[in-house]
Amino acid sequence: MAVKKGKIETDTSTEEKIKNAARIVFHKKGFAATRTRDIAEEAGINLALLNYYFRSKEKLFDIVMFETMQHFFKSIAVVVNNEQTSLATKIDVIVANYIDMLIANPNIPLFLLNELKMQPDELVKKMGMREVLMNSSFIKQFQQGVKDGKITPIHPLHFFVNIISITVFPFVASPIIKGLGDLSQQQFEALMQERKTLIPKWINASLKAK
Amino acid sequence: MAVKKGKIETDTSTEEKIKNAARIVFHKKGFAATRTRDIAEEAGINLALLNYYFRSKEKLFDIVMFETMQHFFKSIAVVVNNEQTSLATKIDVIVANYIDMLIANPNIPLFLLNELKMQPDELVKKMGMREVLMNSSFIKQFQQGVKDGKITPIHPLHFFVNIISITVFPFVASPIIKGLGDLSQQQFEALMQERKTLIPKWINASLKAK
DNA sequence: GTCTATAACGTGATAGAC
DNA sequence: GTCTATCACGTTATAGAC
Repeated sequence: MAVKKGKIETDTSTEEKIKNAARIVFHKKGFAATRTRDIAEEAGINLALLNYYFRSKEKLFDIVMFETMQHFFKSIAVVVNNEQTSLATKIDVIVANYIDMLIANPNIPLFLLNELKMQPDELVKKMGMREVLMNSSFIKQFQQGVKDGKITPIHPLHFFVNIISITVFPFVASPIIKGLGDLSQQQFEALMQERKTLIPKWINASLKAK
Repeated sequence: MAVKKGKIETDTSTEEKIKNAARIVFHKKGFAATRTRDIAEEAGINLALLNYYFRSKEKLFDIVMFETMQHFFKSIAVVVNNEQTSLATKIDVIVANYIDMLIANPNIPLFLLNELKMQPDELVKKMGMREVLMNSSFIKQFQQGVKDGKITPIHPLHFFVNIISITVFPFVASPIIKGLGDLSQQQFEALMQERKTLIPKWINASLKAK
C-alpha cells in the first residue's frame, strides 16, 4: 500500500485516506449509524471510490474494527509481559498509558464495547487476549503476592477488571460525569489526569483489603 | 393509559405492548440499528399501529430513553438521600442494588451511554441528577469523613465515579471478560455476585489510601 | 382500533464515461 | 483511478378499507 507501481507514495494514498476517514466516522457513530456517504465526505473523495477500494461498507468496517482492537490491546500486552518491571510499576504504566490514549481517542472504548456485543465474540479469541493476559508476568506477580501473604486472595480477573474499569469507565460515561460535576471538557480532562496518580494508590490499597 | 373509555384495562393495552417491545429492542440494538418492523414484530402487532400510537420511531424512542434513565437513576437517588443510613451502608446498598439490576437488565448501561453521547446532554440536566447527587446525604457524609480525617481528601466526584465504574463497567465489558476468563454466562454472573461484598471492601480501603 | 397496500425517501452498491 | 448517474432495495410513514 505504501508502494504502488514501483513508486513510493509520499502523501497518503486514496486507500489510506478512506480508511482514516472510516476510522473517524465509525468510532464516532458506530456501524449502524454510519453512512458510506459520511465516510466519503470525510475522506474528501467520491462514494464510488469507497466501493472500488473496499468492496463494501462491511469489509471496510471489519478492517477498522480489527485494527482498533489491535491498537487498544497491544498497549496492554506489552506492559503486562514485561519481565523487568514490578507489579506496582505495571499498574502505573497501564493506567497512565490508557488515560493518555483515552484523552486522545475518547470514542474508542464505547465503539469497541458496542461492536463486540454484536459480533459472535470470534474477534476476542482471534486476538489471543486470553493467552497473553493469563500467562503474563503481570498475573504471575499478582499470584506471587497472594502466596507471600501480601495480597488478599481473589480471582485475578477481579484485579484486572478493577484496574480497567476504574480507568476506562469515566471516559465512557463522560457525558454523565460532566453533567454531574458541571465540568467543561478541560476540567474533565484535568480530573482524568489526576487519576493517573490516584488510581494506582486506590488499587494498591484495595489489594490489602480484608 | 391504564383507563380508556371509562373502562379499566386488565391486560396490557396495545400502547403498552408496543412500548414494552420498543424498550426490549432499543435496549438491545440501539436507535440506529433498530427497525420499526422489529418492534412491531416483538409486540405482535402491525407496523401501522406503531405510528398510530406514537407518530414516529423517534418519539417512541424518546419515551423509552426517558423512562430508562429514570429507572436507572432513581434507584441511586433514593439510597443516596436516605438520612438514616451510614456512608458504609449506602455503598453496600448501591452496589448490591445495581448488580441485581444489571444481571436482570444487562443491556441498559451500554444503551444509555451510547444514546447520551449523541443527545445534546439536555436529558442529564432534565433529570436533575446534579442537584440530587451533590446535595445528598451521601456526599455530605463523605465530606464529613474528610473533615474528621477518616478519609483522604479527594474530589467527591472521584469517589462516586469509582463506585459506579467498578460496579457497572464489568457488565458493559462482559464479552471481553467472558473471553478473558473463558467464562459461561453463569460463571460470569457468579463472579458479579462475589463483587457485591468485594467492592465495598475495596472502596473502603481506597478511601484511606495515601 | 386494526389491518393491507403503497407512497416517499434514504442508503449501499454498480455501470459506464472519462 | 476517479467521477456522475442510476439502480435496487430496505425502511419509515401514511392512506384508506374494514
